[in-house]
Amino acid sequence: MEKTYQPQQLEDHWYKTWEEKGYFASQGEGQPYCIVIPPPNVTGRLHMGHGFQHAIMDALIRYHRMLGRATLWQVGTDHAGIATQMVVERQLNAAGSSRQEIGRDAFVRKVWEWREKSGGIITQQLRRMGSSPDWTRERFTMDASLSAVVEKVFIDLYDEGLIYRGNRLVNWDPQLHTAISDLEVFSEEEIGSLWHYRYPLTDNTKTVSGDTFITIATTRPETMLGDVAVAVHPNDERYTELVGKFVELPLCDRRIPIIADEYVDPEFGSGCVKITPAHDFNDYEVGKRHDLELINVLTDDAKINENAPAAYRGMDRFDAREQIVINLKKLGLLEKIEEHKLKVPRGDRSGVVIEPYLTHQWFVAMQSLADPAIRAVEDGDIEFVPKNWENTYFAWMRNIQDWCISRQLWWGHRIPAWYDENDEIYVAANEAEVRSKYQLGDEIILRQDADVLDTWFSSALWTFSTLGWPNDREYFDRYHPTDVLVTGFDIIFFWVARMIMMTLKFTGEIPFKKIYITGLVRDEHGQKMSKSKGNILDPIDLIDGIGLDELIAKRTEGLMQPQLQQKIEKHSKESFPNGIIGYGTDALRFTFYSLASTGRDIKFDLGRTEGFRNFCNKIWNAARYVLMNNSGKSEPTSLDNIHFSVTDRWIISRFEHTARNIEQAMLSYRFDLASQELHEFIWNEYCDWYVELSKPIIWDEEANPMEAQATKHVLVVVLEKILRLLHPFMPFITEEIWQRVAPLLDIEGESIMLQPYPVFDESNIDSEAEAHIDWLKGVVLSIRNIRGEMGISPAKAMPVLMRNGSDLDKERLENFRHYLRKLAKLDSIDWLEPNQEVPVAATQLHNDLEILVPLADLIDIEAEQVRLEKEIAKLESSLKVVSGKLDNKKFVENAPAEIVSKEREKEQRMAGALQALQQKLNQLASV
RNA sequence: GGGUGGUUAGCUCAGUUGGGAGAGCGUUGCCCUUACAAGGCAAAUGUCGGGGGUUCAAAUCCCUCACCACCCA
Repeated sequence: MEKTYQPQQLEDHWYKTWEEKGYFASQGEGQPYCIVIPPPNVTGRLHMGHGFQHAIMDALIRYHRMLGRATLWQVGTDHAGIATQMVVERQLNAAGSSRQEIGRDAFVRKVWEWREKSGGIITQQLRRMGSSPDWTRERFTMDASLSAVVEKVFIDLYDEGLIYRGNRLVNWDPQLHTAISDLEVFSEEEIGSLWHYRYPLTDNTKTVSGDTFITIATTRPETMLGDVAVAVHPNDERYTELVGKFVELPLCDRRIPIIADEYVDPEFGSGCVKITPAHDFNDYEVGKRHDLELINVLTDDAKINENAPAAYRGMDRFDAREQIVINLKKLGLLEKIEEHKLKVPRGDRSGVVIEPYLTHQWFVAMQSLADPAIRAVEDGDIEFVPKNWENTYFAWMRNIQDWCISRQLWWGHRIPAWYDENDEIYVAANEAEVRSKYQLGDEIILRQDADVLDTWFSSALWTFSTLGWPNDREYFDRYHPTDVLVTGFDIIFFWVARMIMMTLKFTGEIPFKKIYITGLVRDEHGQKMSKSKGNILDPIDLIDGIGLDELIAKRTEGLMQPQLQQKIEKHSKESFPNGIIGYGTDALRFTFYSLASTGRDIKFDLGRTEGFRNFCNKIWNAARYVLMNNSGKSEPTSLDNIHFSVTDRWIISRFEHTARNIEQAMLSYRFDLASQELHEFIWNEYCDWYVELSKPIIWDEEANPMEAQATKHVLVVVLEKILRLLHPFMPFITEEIWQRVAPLLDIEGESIMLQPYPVFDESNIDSEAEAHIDWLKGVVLSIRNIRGEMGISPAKAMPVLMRNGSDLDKERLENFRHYLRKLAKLDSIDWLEPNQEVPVAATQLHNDLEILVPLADLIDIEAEQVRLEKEIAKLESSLKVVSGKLDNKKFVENAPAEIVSKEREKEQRMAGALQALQQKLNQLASV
């Protein structure tokens, strides 16, 4: 074995082996356990969120697989309508062509070609994370079988009246010419203006203060062309008398009413709000309540259309805004312009400002689907982890809006709807079925709807469509409902809720029993990672490493705002002055676990990753030590239990505690606790103590060959169990080492990932051995403390005296003498009888036992005095607290008896110790 | 405005039912001790955001305020 751990050399090798041998596929007759992957976007690249979620899913999968469950991790990608279309469109544009030029069919063929060639980079990256899904069952939302499910669901919902076509406001991307979902809209605060201008009152109406106009304020003056009312709050006394009167809409030659609506915030601006139902979601609702007309004044390109006055027609929305402001000013109606911060909605793909826009779209009526989905969570059939995400779910579900499912794109599931010349709608799988279903003669000319479905529509069917429902039900019957969904809170609405609704509707089953919601992965300062902040970390770079220049190049490539370049360069240099060295997958995964306490975002701390890389190295070297001392086979059968030393029994017992704690942590999805438990046991107990304790025995093999043999064996046995315990979290290093260790124990099996997971075995718990070793550790610690505080070199052997201990102390001293000598580097240990003279010495107490290092030439008396005084002061203050409690009658009367007696014991112990230390101090003073 | 989460060591975070404040990283000192310097040994560091209350006892329960983050409107 290499002297240090080199992850790069073994990760690829083991991953290929696992995949080639088919270990990821579900096998065995155990109880099924299934997770479906949240399908990543086929154009996507791995980000920290994926890394985090995959670390968790893979730990769950490997854990349950080792527990003997028939484990299926269903994998696949989604077709990402807009994103994919844009990728291919850009390629066409670069080649001087366009999608319009080659036409729809050719374009869709191009997309498929792209997908074959370069789609699915992310699936390669997921492999780098060590993920163990069943790649042979990989699915794609555009696969024929999944598309057939999409089609069936659409047709069934339509036939049932749950899908309808409507003219509604949607988020419209004027550049991409399609409706987009809320998820694809990013609203960020930008600095804009708030324009205040006047609408003259008609019919000589005046306000309370005598004005002949009212003032409204808007951030989008151009929408005034579509104003149909002005609203005030019903309780706003300034305007009560104006309700029902009219204003003259400037520039438009239109009288519009003043209405009263609760929606208006009387505190904001003048308390009057212009109402433009065709261009604002809130106004749309107001318009519905008051039965107002919808006047759409924009075209698909967000230019002013023919419904507006001639002066503005054909103008871009922002040019029109300027012109309108100029014209209002000319009319003397502009009151003021204020700087104003507002949230501007932008398309996450195009970057342009999104318009609420009135178009004909397809919708799913959600209410009847939502009710059973709410009940499934209320009744506990589906549980959120952590539980409080239920509230978010309920809040959204109880106020659910119909879902706009059509997109004006070419890439995606084409809507199975046809129109005749009168725009009558017919829905079926294809034209022939339409004709037979609706009994249409050949003379009727049909044309198919040009739109495709929202990608989330197919994603909503993911758990059952990937498992073969409805025709190929073997996997579906076995693995559905799936066990747990691991995903981010940001898609609870867009995906999780919709999966629950659709799956209940079509299969009658819940899609999953648990929903583990992960926090967001943020950078080391708690900032969201984003392209524009330039603080993105690529998990692959943390695994392989990346130079500073390359990192900066990556972070600044294709920036929408090039002026950010310098800033990004600067803070990248600050954060990673030497770039990032590679830490390997196992260390990265372990970092995710350690930070994954439920219910909070994680600030990604590269220091932790480095620490866990070191942890890998620690394990690596412990294994080297074990293997060096077990050149041949370790023969368990030749050993009798009697040769197991106390230390052997101790480490075996401690292992069981660890196994039990891991089990509890996994049950409650506390990966942070699991990782801490593993780290603590492996480093602080196995490596720091057991391996050290093994040395005196192994080095003294000739004196007691059977005992040495037993210890060597236990070293291997416990290491092998550690590897299995650790495997779900650190798959690569555990496999590599296990391959070398397993033969020593005659373990059959080709891979650690198919071995049984260690489960808690109470019969291995040995409290007596644990008490002995606690004593040993305490005594060693005391001596080391003297050594450290007195500045005695660890290389210098020294004598120790003990006195005033119990018979048990005496017995333990005899049993552990050789350990003490080695671990504390002692040349002699002598027991002082009560009548023997006590030399001047540095003192530590272990309960009543006094541990003395004679001063001789070793110890600086003053230093020991200082040390003792410090110790005494500490004791005195804690004793004061304890005595104070016991002097308090109410405490003694009210506190549980066991607490009181515990405090009494504590008081006694402290008082005794204080006295002993005081004595020592006096002795030193008299020297 | 409504809701959720957070505020514990210099940093990143644990702290199960109220009963002696913890880990990792970092810091300091000593040590190249025959698995590991990506290491060993030892040490230092806290008004548990502020205030009030309940209780014999509060990081933990209740009230209130402040600040941070996110979601919804």
